Amino acid sequence: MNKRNTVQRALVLEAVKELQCHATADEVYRSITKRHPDIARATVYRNLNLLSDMGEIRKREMPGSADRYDHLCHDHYHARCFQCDRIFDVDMEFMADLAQRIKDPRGFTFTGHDIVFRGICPECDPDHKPKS
Amino acid sequence: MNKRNTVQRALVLEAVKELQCHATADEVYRSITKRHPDIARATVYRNLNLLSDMGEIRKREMPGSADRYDHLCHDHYHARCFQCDRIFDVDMEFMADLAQRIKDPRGFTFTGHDIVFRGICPECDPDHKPKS
DNA sequence: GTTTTAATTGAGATATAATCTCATTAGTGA
DNA sequence: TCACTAATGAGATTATATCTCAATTAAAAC
Repeated sequence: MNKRNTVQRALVLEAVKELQCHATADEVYRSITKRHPDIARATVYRNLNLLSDMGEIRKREMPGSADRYDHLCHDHYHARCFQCDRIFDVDMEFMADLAQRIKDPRGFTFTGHDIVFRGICPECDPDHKPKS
Repeated sequence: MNKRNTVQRALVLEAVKELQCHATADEVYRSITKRHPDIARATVYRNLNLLSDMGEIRKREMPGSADRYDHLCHDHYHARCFQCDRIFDVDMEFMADLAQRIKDPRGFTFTGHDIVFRGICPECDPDHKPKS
């Protein structure tokens, strides 16, 4: 079960870091195939999961949207634009102790939480006035 | 575009209310087909979305899992057991003003948020000691 | 009650996201 | 250089959800 360093895994990691903004598996795949058309979709998915398990990147499962892969691994929150479906980082303190505010945990053991804000990003918002 | 009351829509609404605990579309479908084997899957999906739009039920999109349909329409938070994949209501005050804590919204207009706790439910937890 | 109408349905095709199978390829330790 | 087996590529498969379209049917009009 020793892991091997493969060209493909390096390409996937590189792509996630390069794309930065919470790329989907499909975006990573399309980005890689520009230069390396022979990589298989399954290989991209496999390595995204592997790199995620290894802690090199972080998988962010999104409500109502495809999984994203984040080059930033620390805990933080996200916002999704309902127009363009892009994911944005949210500038808010992480509430590590949030589960402790649950009044009656009923025997549930909590291991974490996700917060996803819904809204519309400035680029998609017709009412958005940029600061002048 | 006037809505009609159909037998099928009534069955879907009834099933969501009966199943209660955040049923998936598939669970609703399977529940209905026990007594009405002729209903189509597409009809179930269509009516779940319709009833959701009408405010009769509420669609809860889950990170990494199928959409759930909730007979409780008020804002509240959920927890997902990573073992059995069931969704539980969480007994915590709803933070309607949470988006206001975002330090730099960068022109984003927020319309809401979802919090989903991760963890293991007492039924799946081998370490769980029920209160004696 | 009958006719008209268009909203809704059923059946199956399609779309999307992700995983699995398996023969082949290629890292890596010996 | 060789042997071992992890990893890959290609495509099938699974899961979730939506779409198409002819047939049905709820409900308004007569």
